Amino acid sequence: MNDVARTAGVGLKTVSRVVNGEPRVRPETARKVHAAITKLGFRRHEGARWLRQGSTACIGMVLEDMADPFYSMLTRAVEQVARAKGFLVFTGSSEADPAQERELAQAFCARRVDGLVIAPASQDHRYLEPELQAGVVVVFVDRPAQNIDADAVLADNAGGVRAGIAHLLSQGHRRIGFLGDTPEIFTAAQRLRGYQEALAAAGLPFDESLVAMGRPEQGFVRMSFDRFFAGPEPVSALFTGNNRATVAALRELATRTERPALVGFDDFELADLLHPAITVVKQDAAAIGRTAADLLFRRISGDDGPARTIELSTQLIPRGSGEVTP
Amino acid sequence: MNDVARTAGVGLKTVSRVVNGEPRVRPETARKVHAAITKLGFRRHEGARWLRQGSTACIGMVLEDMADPFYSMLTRAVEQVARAKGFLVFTGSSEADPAQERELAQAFCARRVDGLVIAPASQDHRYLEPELQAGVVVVFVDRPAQNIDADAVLADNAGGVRAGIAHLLSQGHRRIGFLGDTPEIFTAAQRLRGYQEALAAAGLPFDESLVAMGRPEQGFVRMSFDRFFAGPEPVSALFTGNNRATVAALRELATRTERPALVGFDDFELADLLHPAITVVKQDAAAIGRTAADLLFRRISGDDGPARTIELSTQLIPRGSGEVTP
DNA sequence: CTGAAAGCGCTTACAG
DNA sequence: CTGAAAGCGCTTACAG
Repeated sequence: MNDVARTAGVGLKTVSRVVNGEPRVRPETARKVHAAITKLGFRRHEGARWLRQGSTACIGMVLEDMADPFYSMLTRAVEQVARAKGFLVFTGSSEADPAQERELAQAFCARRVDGLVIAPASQDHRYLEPELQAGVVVVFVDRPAQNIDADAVLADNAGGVRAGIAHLLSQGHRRIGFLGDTPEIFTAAQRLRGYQEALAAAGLPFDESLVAMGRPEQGFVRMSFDRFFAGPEPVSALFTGNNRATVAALRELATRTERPALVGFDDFELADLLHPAITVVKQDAAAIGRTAADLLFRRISGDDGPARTIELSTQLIPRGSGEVTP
Repeated sequence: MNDVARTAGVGLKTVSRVVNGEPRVRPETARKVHAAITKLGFRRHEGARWLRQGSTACIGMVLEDMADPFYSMLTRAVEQVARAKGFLVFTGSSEADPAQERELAQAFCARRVDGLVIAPASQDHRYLEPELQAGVVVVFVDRPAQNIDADAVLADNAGGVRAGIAHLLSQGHRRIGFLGDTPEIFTAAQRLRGYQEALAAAGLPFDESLVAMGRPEQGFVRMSFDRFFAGPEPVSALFTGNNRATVAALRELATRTERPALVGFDDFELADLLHPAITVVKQDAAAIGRTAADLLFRRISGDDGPARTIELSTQLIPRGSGEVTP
C-alpha cells in the first residue's frame, strides 16, 4: 500500500480511502491510485487490516468427521450462511478425540476467529472459558456444551426415538432391540431415554437385555445381535441409534437369516433404494447447521442474551423396513 | 504481550522469547513471564505474528460440494495432512459456479493463505496469475487447471472407464449405454474418451445414440433411458460416469422393467448392500487428497520444479450388477 | 479533499 | 542472558 501511494504520488491514507471505497476522494486522484494498484498488482493484506480492526470475518468449525454425511451437510449449511455474511470458515475434524477438538478450537481462536461452531467430542468445555471471555462466541451443534454456558442447536433426540418406537409398537412389535452408540455420548443417552419413555408410555417393561450400547463396529453388532435373537423370546424389531449403526446393522443382517423390522435414527442416501427400503427418523442436518450459523451471527452482531438451546424436530419416514409385522 | 512484559517486569523481547520457547532465558525470568501470562490469560495473536513473518500456516480448499462424499473424503485427507504440518484449512464450496470458485480462491488469498487446493468449476484460471506471482502455491484436484501452468492430481479417468467397459464387453455385452455428465466437465470428457477407446480396442463401432451427456437429473436420465431402451437393439448394459449418475440411474431403473447390467464410476456407500450389489470403478478420493496435500506442502517448502500432473489409478470392484450377461 | 503520525501485536536485527 | 528500536501493512483519529 505504501508502494501504491508512492507510485501514485499520493498519501497512504488516500490509497486506503480508495481501496475502501470511502467518499471524499477526487475522481482524478482515485484514477491515479487505481492505475498504481493495477500496475503493481496490489492486493490488500486482510491480516493487517484485522490487526487494526479487531474482527477477522472468519469462523471456525469443529466437527467429528467431515466424511460423515450428517456433518458434511451440516458444514455446507454453515458455510452458506457464512458466505452470505462475507465470512470465511475454517473446518477441522476432531475424529471423536477430545484432545483434538480442543487443539482445533484453540488453534482457531489463536487465529482470532470471531466465532466457533462445535460438534463436541469432549466431555468438558471449560477450556473454552478464556476464549469466551476474550469475546469469541461459540455455538454447539448436535450435542450441548458441558460445564460452560453456551448456545446449542440439537435434534429432538428423545422425541424422534419415541416416534420411531411407537411406530414399531403400533405394528405389534413387543420385543424391540435398541442398538445405540456408547452412552457417554449425549445423543446416544438421549436416544436411549426416548426408547425407555416410549416403552413406559405403552406400559411395557424395560428389558436391559434388549439394549446394546457401543461403537457400531462389526464385532460389537454381531455380538449384540447374537444376544437379541437368542433364547425363547427373540426381538422382532430393531431400532438403530444413528446412521453408522443402521448401516452396520444392515451389513450384519445381510449375513444372517433373521429379518426383523428396522427403524433407524438419521436418514442416509440410498435408504429408499434398499430392499426393503429403510424406515428412518430423519434429523435435518442442514437445518441444524443453518440455525446454528444464524444464532452465531446474531451473537457476533452483539446479541448477548442468555444462552439458548434450540431443539429441532425430527420426522418419521416410513419406507418399508419399519412396516413389517412380527 | 506488552501487558505481559509490564506485569512480569521484563522486556517485550523476553516475553516473545519465552512464548516461542527460544533458549537463552534464565529459568527464573521465564517463570515470572509464565506467571504473568497465566494471570493475564494472554494468548498470542497469530495474525500479528504472520504480518511480520510472512507465512500464515493456513491453506484454502475450494471444492464443488462439501456434501458430495467424493469431496468430503478428499477434504478430510487434505485436512489430516495439513494438521500434521501444523496448518489450518479454510474450506468453501463453489457449487459448480465458476464465479463462486474465483471469489472463494481470491478471498482465501486475501487472507494470505500459503497454498490452495482447488477442485475447479471454472474453465479459465488466469484469474490466479497474480496470486501465483505473489507466491501462493496451488494444486488442482480431480480436474486440471486451464490456461495456467499448475500441479494437478487426477484419477485415471479414461483408464478406469476402459477397464469398466472391457469388463462389460467380456460378459458379452455389445450395446452399452453411457450416461455421463456435461462434456464441458474435464472428467466427463475423459471418461467418454475411455468409453470410445474401449469400444475401438474391441473393434466395435461407436454409436452416438448410446451416449447421453448431461446433468444427472431425474428428467434427463429418464429421457436418456427411454432412448437407450427403445428400438430393435436396446442397450443390455449401462455405464454411469459418476456417483450421482449411478444413483440417478438406480432411481430411474427402480421405476422401470429393464434390468441392464450396470457399472458405475466412483464407489459409494451401501453399493454392496443393494440388490444386486453395484459393480464400480473406484477412484480413491482419500489418496487424491493426500497426494495433493503432500505436493502442496512440498511446494510450500520451496520445491519449484516444473508443474506436475499425477494420475492415480482406479480399481474395478465387481459386486454383481456388472456380472450380468445380456 | 488530503496527508502525517500513531498504533494494532507481534518479530527481526542489533546492541548491550 | 536481556531489551530498545524499527517495521510488517494496514486503519484510526486528527490536522490541515
